[in-house]
Amino acid sequence: MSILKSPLTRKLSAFVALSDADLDILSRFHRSRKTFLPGHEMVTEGQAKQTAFILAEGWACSYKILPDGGRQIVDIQIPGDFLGLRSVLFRTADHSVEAVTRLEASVVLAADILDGFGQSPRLATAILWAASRDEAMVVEHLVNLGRRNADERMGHFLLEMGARLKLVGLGDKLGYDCPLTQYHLADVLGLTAVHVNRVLRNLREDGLVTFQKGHVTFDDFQRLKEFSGFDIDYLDHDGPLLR
Amino acid sequence: MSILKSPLTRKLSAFVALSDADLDILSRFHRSRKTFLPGHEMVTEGQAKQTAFILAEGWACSYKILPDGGRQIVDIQIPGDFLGLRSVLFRTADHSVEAVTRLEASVVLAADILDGFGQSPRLATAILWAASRDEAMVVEHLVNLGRRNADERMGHFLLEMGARLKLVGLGDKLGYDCPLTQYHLADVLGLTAVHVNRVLRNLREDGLVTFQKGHVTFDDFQRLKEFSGFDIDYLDHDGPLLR
DNA sequence: CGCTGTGTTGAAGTAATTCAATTCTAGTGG
DNA sequence: CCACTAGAATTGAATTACTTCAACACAGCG
Repeated sequence: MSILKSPLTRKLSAFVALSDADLDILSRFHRSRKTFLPGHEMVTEGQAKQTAFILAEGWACSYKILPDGGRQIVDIQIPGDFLGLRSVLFRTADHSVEAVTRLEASVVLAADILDGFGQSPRLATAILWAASRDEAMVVEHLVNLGRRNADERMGHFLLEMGARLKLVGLGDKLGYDCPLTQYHLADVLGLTAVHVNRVLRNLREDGLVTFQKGHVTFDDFQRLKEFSGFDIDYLDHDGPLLR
Repeated sequence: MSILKSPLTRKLSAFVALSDADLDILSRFHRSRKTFLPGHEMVTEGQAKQTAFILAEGWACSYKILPDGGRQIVDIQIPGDFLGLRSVLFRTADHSVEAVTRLEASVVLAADILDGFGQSPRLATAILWAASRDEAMVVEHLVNLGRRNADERMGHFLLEMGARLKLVGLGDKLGYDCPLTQYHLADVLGLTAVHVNRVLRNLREDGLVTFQKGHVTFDDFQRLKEFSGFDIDYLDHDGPLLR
């Protein structure tokens, strides 16, 4: 795939107009392409000298493990997303990342990113924007956990993934393929897998959304949005007026 | 206060060695100093053309309001913290910010930040690092909401604020002054104010921590840390090897 | 075939909320 | 100085949301 067409380029270009020189620097980020198998731990919390990745194909998840062995998934990554960006800015990773499906990702070196900043402040701004957009999603996730009940949380999460996948052409208003298990959903939403099952049944029986056999189907998109208090704005931010 | 001594400079300098030129650019961020009264809304969700601030004195909180009127506080800000940084990178603010106490803050213009990036990539890196550090705190907060019970959540939050305040010289191992009401705590921890009250009583009666009359006292610091699963590492990140 | 990971359901237990009432406290005006 | 007020803290009782434990169903795969 040409650098012009990569999901990351598309995402960053939505924010700032990147020059040919910027694109050239960006292309150097993609050192080598690697394949990972489902369940493989790509970044490990607490370990130093981690690499970052740009996800080209497949799904991954970032998570933290608690002292009692519990797990909280912080974010799901889909094609075009950065992966482990904070783990190169910090000396040791503050979270782990694991492949959900078989996936392909470009390796990004910390040095390349930092050098890139020196050569193109415009690119630095674009990456700060991308990082901020990711943070906006984490913030919405936090609100989800703090102030919504299990049914609303699930509805909100399924809608958010739908909106993100649609942006990279992997889903539409009707639904999308989703490789997450009910255990993944439990760790995302701060619930037990048993309760996730019941929640999915509730939503299905209420005619809102159906998640079965790896596919999410929006049975009543509009009503689900109202029910979950979903507002796409936080995903939709344009950047400032940088040409 | 000289720019050399400002809380923000201190924070950024911990990450990269800033040159005199960098410090000069940074000093231009502090356009004017403003005072706000408790409860004043400094940044409003959904509104365009917001300014960012650097908090010099007092406490603030960032939050989102839900359709049902509920509120989730995403982060508490103390002196030295950026405030509303994402609201200038995006065209409209994705969250609101309100003064908790009477506070003083320097106004920061979006244009100054973006121009600063062009003039000093090193400064851009430092600010990206600071933003990442804030995100690491939001992530820990998310884990707190998703996978800890009310008592552990409270313990963890009180310890985190203690650690942050100690970094800027506003508290020690014994405790700190805390202007938050039980309603604030409820909105931070995703609980009701009634339950917050019971939780504080539990922790007090267990001899772990006492929060009364605006002061937090750690009765048994070590045991509280173990009880809450608190690990300071995520606040303690050194940056990469940028000289 | 038997294994393992995933999904499903019921019943009992626990954590947190809701609603309602009461106390405490600091600030305000008479 | 006291009475009055509004915000904040406290407590009890009833209810709801979610978890836990245990059992079983189902599919893919060696």
